[in-house]
Amino acid sequence: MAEKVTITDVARAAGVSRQTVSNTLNSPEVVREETRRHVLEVIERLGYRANQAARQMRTGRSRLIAIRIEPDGDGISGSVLDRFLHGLTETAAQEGYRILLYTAADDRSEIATYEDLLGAYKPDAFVLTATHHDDLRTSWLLERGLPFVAFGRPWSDLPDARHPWVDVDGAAGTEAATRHLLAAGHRRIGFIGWPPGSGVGDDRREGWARALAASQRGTDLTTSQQGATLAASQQGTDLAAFRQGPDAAASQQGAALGGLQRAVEDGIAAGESAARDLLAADPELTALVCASDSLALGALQAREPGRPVAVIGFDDTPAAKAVGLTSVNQPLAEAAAACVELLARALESPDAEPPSTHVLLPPSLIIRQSA
Amino acid sequence: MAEKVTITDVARAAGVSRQTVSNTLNSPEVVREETRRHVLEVIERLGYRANQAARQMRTGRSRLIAIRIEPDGDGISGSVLDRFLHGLTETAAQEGYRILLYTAADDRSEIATYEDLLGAYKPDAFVLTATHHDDLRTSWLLERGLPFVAFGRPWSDLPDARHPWVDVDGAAGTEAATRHLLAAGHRRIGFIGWPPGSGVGDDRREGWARALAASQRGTDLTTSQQGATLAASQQGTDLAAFRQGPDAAASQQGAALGGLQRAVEDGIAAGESAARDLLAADPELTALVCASDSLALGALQAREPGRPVAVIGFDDTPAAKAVGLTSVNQPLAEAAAACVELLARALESPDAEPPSTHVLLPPSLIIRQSA
DNA sequence: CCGCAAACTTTGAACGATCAAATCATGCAT
DNA sequence: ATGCATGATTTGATCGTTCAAAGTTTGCGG
Repeated sequence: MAEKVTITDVARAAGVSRQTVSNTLNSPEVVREETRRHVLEVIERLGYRANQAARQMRTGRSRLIAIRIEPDGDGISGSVLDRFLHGLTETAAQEGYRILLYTAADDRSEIATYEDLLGAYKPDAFVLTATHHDDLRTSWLLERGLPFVAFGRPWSDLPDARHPWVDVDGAAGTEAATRHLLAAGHRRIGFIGWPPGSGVGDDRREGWARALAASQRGTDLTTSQQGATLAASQQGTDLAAFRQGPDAAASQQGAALGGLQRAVEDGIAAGESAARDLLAADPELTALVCASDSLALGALQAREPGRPVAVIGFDDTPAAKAVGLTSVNQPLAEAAAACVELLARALESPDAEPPSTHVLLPPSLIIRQSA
Repeated sequence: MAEKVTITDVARAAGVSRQTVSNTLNSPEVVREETRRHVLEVIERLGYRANQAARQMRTGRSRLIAIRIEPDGDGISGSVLDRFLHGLTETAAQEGYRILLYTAADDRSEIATYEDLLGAYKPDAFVLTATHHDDLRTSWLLERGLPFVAFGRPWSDLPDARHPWVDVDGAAGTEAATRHLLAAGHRRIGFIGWPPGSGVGDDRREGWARALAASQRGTDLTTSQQGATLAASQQGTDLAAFRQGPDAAASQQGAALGGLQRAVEDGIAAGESAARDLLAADPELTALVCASDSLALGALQAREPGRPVAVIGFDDTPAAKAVGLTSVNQPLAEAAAACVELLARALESPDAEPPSTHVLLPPSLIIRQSA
């Protein structure tokens, strides 16, 4: 029935000892070429697979990566996690890791789950999503020296947030979106985002403000495009770079254009009323950049027959595809691959800190009918 | 750092033996009340958690349930799996199981993955999704006597498909949708579905045909509503019941109404052209029931200004919510819970076949603006 | 042809839990 | 008091793998 082949079976069949079989798999260089080939052949023939539980017991490593799956709130952006998860599972498998799921309602219960998991399944690492200011989870994991990668920058101002992370450059996305609208001739472009304080939201707003500020300064539109294709970055210093540089000025100019933006909770209804509000307040407004597809879908519905308004969303969700909404697409498969790579590297050599543990990926603008 | 508390530590601290600690957790009834309480207290104090790897080695059970996560094809209906997965993770955790993910491109490679997983992590059970005719996976698993549950009926005609499954009554969903339209006064109601041969698609078409046939026979609309609230069913005989009963007749009448339906591959564009086609062919058509939200979203776009057409989709995806599409909602959390329950039951007593291993859940109609 | 290093292989021990069987108490009838 | 069933707890053995150390073969200069 459940044919179980142990390392001893292979050893016997191959006429060698257990350890030699183990070595052919784990340290091929110490086994003579001829023996190695023979053992591999027997392994293949018997269909042997190393029992992970026994291996874990001896080595302490489970080859398991744990990640939380969220209760889909809005639902629209749920597919983002979905795609990320798929990429993660696939890349992890290639590196010999499997993905273990868990749920948690909030940071506190997530930490409780960490304790559970570490006691029982002992995952080698965690992947954190939806990081936010003052994230309890990162500090808890850091304190204990547990390996993890965050998908999302540490938005905390504290420079102690020295952990590996992978993120998508949201500002570059909204900046590209805004440039696209500017290039199409739009001059008054509004922004619908979330209340200040959420790192992701502020980041996306900044891209819009930056593009507008640049256009008002008469900056050449093509050269500073480089910001959108910025890829990997070094150490923790880049965090500072994010908060200064041209962005500071851009933010101020953006603030001057405060009448052009609204901050609301995420959701279609909220997006619709915010859009209506903006359109009524500024008759010359012809385009809207939104911090999410939910907001953008709302904005689409706020349009009135006589007045065409270009709308761009964020996340390139299936809903965007469905209604022809132009949207900023996150390279989720690449982000997942980067997460796995960072983890795998950290797990191979737990001693030496890898040189670059931060990856910032450029999003791309998917142009459809809405803009 | 990584504080590891073993059963021996607990035993020493509590002044009892390893086995007594083990018994306290696994067979509380053989331990004296007083001892039990004391041991539990020490366990709590030390934060002891049984090492799953060690336990698995002795018992052969991993308390892991494996499920495949799919490459989101269309993307629209991806959220269905997402919600199911969330429910599964949550319910499984309550029963002491964790969810392990894997990917596979097709049945064949999925079976290869089974072999990998069974060799290494030895999951206690599998959950199959997207079952189809002549599913290689179910026969492979059945042959080996491996525990699994399918989310989706075995659509194969072969009666050997005697395994536990959980499904949502798609026909009841489209029937309810059609009845809703009939009740709203619609008389000529079309259907856009997938090419015959896919179990799910045929099932959904049948519900529509059934409702139309019933209305033409003048059947009382309220009494036979019971079909939509049918819940659990017994043994394997219900499969036969599905294929006979009033459905056979309904299918024939539906075929007579062939002009009212179109069969296309899933997708928004396909849905749009199919809808255009139907609307042009039958000027009296005022409503459309679709086999998926993708098709329905296409149908929505096919509407022309002067001619209102009610549209109902299937799956209640975020996209449907976004555009106000009335849609049939699958109780995914319940389905996931049912899967876990069936598995848990089967795993507790591997010997005796449980009485009822089939669960058919009724969907519900979420009414929005589109119909 | 010996000796000795290098290359390769084998032999116990251990990881942490549970199973099975042995040991130790306890109560009760003889 | 003795024997004996019953209940509570303890003691070895074991799952399959890898680590560490010991053992064996091979090759080659002296």
